[in-house]
Amino acid sequence: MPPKLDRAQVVDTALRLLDETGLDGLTLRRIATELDVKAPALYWHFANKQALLDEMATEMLRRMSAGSPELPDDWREALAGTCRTLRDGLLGYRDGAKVFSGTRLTDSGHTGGQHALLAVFDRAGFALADAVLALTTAYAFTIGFVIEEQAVHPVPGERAPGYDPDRRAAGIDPEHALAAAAGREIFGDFEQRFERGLAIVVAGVGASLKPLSTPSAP
Amino acid sequence: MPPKLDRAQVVDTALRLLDETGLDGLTLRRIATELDVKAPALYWHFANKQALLDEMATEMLRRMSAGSPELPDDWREALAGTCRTLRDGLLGYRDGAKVFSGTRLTDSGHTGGQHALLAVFDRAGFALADAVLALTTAYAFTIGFVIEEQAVHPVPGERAPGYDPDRRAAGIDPEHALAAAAGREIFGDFEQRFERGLAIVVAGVGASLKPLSTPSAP
DNA sequence: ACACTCTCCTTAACGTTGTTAAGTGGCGGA
DNA sequence: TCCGCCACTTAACAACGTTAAGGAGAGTGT
Repeated sequence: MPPKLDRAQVVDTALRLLDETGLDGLTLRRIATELDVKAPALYWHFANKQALLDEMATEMLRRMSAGSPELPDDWREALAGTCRTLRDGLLGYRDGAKVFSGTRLTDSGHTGGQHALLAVFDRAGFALADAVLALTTAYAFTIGFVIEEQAVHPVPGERAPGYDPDRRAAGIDPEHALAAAAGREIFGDFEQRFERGLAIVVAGVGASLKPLSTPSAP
Repeated sequence: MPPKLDRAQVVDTALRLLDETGLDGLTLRRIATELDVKAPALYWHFANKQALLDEMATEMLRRMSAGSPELPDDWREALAGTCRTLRDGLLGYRDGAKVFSGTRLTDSGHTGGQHALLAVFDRAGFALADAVLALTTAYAFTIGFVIEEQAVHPVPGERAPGYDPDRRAAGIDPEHALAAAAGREIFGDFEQRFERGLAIVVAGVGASLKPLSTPSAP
């Protein structure tokens, strides 16, 4: 008799359930039930829940690099595009950023994408250390941004309770008027704020990390 | 008879225990035992565990702004200094960044610090929207950075298992040599990488957000 | 044809967790 | 003196991750 389960299937339905239940509500028993199986069966395929979460994060990353377009030659576009893909990928799952930041990647498949991006920087004349710095800085920004974004919008479109900008502004000491006004900016259009923040990071890389040699003109 | 407990005391020992046990090991029963009390007693002071965690995050922030120096007039120094304070504050507690990013701040005390920083930008001639953008971008970078940092160094000085750079490099497809070499950069000196990443963000703000009018020279 | 083994799942159970319900002792005010 | 409120305890619940033991089914060797 063919096995009912395999790792990929478990990861797949776990990711589907994640959207419905959120990370807190994602229990082994629910996943098992969804797969028409009892909870301990999962332990045949995964050492423990953390291993499943790790695999989920890895799978998220795999799907991102699968769905992302080819890298352009321009390092600015390549870096920005990679971060956009990362953000979109994380937003694609409820609590995506939390799942991602809480896990160690199990698989080395993602190093391919890393390599390709670093190669773009290399061709643009960056030293490896500078390229890595640029990449990790942009990643840190993206992850930090999406974590905050998903705290406000647990499920895209909806708004978490307690994050109503007006109500928040009302509770602020009037002496801190700037902070009150800032609130509306902060909880406003995440799309635009991400794009502008990304532009800042990219501009910063361009301004403070000089390529070793100018790349040859096309 | 004076009450044994008050909210501040609970938060205080919870933060102390956090360093010993980590976020996963921080249970209400342990906190209660440490306070010489039974677990349900905590429910007199907090609606639930999340409320306690929220208060812990708020207290972390309060201590940061208490221990931080006055803001300089130079917006670059002010922004960088604030981010350094934030990072140091988060690193001061085990899983500090996770606690912080998983909570909603309960109190409006932190808006004071926000206001002060925004005022520096205002005096430097930034529009409010640009100041907020600069601030949130730098914050997102800092939070994202520290989350990654604390994943590698759960407790300062020690190194989490599975993050040995050499072992990691060994498992990488040799076709992705750049990614392998990058690993050593990534898991290397966080202090320096944070400083350089911060410089990138600050430079980016300077490069892409022009003040409305040049501030008067001293 | 039989026994053996390996794979993959079930049943049962354990200890722990957050949380709730009900009860209890001490203190201040009427 | 009695009432009532505060602040805590005792007891218990459902749910969780996880482990131990066992069992059905397929394949293999003899």
